[in-house]
Amino acid sequence: MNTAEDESGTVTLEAVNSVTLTQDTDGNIILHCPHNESEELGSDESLEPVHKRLCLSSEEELHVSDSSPRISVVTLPISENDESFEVTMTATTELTENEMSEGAVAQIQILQNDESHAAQKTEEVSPVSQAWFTTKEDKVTLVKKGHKWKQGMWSKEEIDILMSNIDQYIKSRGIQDPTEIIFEMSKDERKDFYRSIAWGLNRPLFAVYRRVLRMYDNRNHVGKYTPEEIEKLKELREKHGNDWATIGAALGRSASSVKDRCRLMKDTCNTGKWTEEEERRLAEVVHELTGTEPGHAVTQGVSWASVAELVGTRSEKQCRSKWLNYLNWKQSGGTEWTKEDDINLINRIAELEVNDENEINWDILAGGWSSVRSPQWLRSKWWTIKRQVSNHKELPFTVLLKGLQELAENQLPYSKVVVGSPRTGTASPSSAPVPQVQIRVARLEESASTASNPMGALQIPVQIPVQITHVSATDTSFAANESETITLNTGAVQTFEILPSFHLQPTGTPGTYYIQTGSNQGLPLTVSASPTVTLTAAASPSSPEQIIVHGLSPDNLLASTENVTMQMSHPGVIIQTVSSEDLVSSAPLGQTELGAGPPALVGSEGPDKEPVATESSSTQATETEQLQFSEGVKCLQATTVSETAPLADAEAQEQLAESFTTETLDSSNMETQVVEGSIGGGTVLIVPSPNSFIQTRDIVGDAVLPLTTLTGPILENQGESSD
DNA sequence: TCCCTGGGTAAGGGTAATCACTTAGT
DNA sequence: CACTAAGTGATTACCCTTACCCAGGG
Repeated sequence: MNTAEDESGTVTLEAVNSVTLTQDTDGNIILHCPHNESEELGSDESLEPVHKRLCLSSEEELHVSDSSPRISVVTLPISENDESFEVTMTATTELTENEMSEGAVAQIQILQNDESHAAQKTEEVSPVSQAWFTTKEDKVTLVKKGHKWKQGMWSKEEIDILMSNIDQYIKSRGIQDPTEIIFEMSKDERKDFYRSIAWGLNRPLFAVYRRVLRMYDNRNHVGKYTPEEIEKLKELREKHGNDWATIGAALGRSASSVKDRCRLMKDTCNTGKWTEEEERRLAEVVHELTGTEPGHAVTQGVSWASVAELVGTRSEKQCRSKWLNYLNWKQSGGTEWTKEDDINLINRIAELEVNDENEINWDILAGGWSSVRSPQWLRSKWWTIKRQVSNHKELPFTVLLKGLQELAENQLPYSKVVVGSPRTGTASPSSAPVPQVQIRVARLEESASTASNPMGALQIPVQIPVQITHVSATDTSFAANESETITLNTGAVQTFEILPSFHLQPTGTPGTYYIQTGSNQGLPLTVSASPTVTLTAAASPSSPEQIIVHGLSPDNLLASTENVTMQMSHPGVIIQTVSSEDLVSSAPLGQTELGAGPPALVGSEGPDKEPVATESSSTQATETEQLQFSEGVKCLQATTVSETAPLADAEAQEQLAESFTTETLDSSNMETQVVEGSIGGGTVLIVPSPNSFIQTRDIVGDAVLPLTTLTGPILENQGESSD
């Protein structure tokens, strides 16, 4: 990305390899820009990529929305080592899929702010996120002024923004650990902290505050209480009453944790199945306290603490659960839930035409539906349906819903399916006249992969565990601790995206990470639909660790073993196909695992939480985790080459190819540039690069390399090379 | 003294995940 | 009858909002 700076302090993009626009539930448009050419970002090194204001400067050319007058954006660097940055902008109107479709051209101008947090003081800052407002009056005032804010569970996008803001804040102040600010600093010292990190979040400051405390409190997320802890908790409760802070401190738990646990403890509480007498008493009490008649459905306005008090043998949680999930429905004469209701639910939700699950009014949806036990129960029913799509967490709500609808219409079982969202951006590395840059936002062709997909338009992303192995230029052996091997799976008819924004999770094995595929964002690394596969990297993250691969339509993977041609602009990538049989024979996994991937990949749970995947993949990562491919899936193994390789391209290619094949794959028959051979049945492509990332402008004709199908095992080679 | 700001606590409704048990199918 | 998978109820750790409180400063 090239920029220039004029005397007004305006930094203007000259060219952008690509961007990806995504939209969160609040209509905020997230624009992801690769920033792997930061050295070209203006002539002044001091031009930090922080908090630039991005303005979409031409409505007509932008095609974002006819009614979109102006969209302001602030960029946030993802991290110090991450040269990409994230741009968040709030649009007054929503970007539709069509508007993001191929051909849409945005003109974007980046205005640099001198002060990193100056943007926070601009008019774009939501008064909601800058107000503590604990009183009703505060809220009423804001509502009257037409403000709305987000409630309920935090989305992944929100958490990302929050983390990014915190990261930005601590870096700007030279602080290593945010807990220093949160738990050690005085109010005065952390004066602007919460307001700063709340920027871009349409949440009350207090909500941000609570969220941050929870996230960074290592006494939170401790897990299940042991019987010993329960005993100690009882003692402490007797001693300290409701002083939750003291009890929590004594127990090594957060105050809210011990408070919540105490709510579940009641000496008089029964567990297990409810007796008829208990059920009868619960119904009586509920109707008595709500002033309703028996047989009348009650789902709101119940004080469960009071109910529990009167029921006597059950906690408030038990009472609530029993009532909302069963008794309310039973005593009001409800009917059984059927498979048709499942489909009905999906369709009804779709009819609401909401963009976010949080917008669903479950009360209305449940109204008059005899088989629905309560709005809360209906929501849990939706959740049950939803999570049968293994990658539901990664998918935009609308995509998930559409997928479920189609499956329902086709009467396909929606269990164990993966729903995909094909969307990526194709860069136009144009040299638009200063001070503006043209960014072409394109959609991936749904291509032949859709046609042969029995799930119709459903695209199926594949989450791919990646092992990264560094290779030094002078030592081309594949020593484990300095090698990176990126293992991808692909087929002849396949679409891939390399995503600039991602979550990288260490697996526990040094140099080995998981990379999460996103659902609707990406850089245009595409594999076209034909027996010839063309990987075209229009842009890429700045380092191998940032590569995210998003595979679509694994059905096609299953069938394809034809030769493929790789067109890689990444001169430092070794690409090798791997026969799937070898992979799946050791770790056969179904589609569910493929789509879902390791749980830890689905969003960050907070800095105090270890990724779940770490445990299962520690030392076995190279032999187990990277085997998560469905049967018949052919794999690509891409190995990035160290930046220090000072070799001329042709020489380096040859040299690396030879060493690769000799030492790792026990193969030969390599050629310069076109490295092709039967290495234990496989083929290796090696293209040396001085950089560890793919650059669009590096794409040249002679970088097109044929790649034949591997039939032999590579697995043991991989294991050897990375162990 | 009053009011505002920033921060904090407790109560309680709620969510999401998992465990435990039951039921249906083979 | 045994086994297994799916379904369902119960449980619980954690999340979030609401209401109220308090200290410090202007």
